[in-house]
Amino acid sequence: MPVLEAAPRLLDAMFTHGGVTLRLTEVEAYDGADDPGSHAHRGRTERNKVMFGPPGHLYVYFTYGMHHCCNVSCGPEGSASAILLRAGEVVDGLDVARSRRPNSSDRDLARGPGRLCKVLGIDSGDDGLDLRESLRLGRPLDEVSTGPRVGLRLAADRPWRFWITSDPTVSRYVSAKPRTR
DNA sequence: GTGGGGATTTACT
DNA sequence: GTAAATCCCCACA
Repeated sequence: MPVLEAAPRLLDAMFTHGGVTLRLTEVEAYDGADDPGSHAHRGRTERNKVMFGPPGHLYVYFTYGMHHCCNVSCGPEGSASAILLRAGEVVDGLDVARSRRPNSSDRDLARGPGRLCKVLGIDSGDDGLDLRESLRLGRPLDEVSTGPRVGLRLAADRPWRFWITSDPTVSRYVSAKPRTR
């Protein structure tokens, strides 16, 4: 399935990892074939090799010296496309989730890509994980919004961010912070 | 071997 | 609003 079709299908999907279940509310599509914003744009490397592999696997990367972000690889093998999981609502394993982010309100537990990985207990060791057992798609939604991607320097204007309209757990970093130059 | 930058979060003023 | 935290990866020499 092409990444731009698959991304909205992940909304409202159930993702279980590390004893916590999340209902996904916000994702972003990355298409390495012709996408300057993707890690895969400059070809296959040791870090992004999972994106070049078969669909349905977890691509985990470490950034800013302290955060992990996770993606679902997508499309036919070799296409290097992936979908970043940006936010979700904790629907099971709330006690575990709270213990991983002690000073957070329930609503903010997985509100952002770094936070999402934290509450699920995802780190580099989960890179390449097969998601067959842990990701359950829901029915296609009507209430889906799209808009520009967040936090990228390049090609941030492509409307490849998808979220569930009006959902309170969607991250509010809508207006990208201007980068100093 | 080295250097610049990053798909972010948090705290502080 | 702005700044600091913090380290791995990749490109280049």
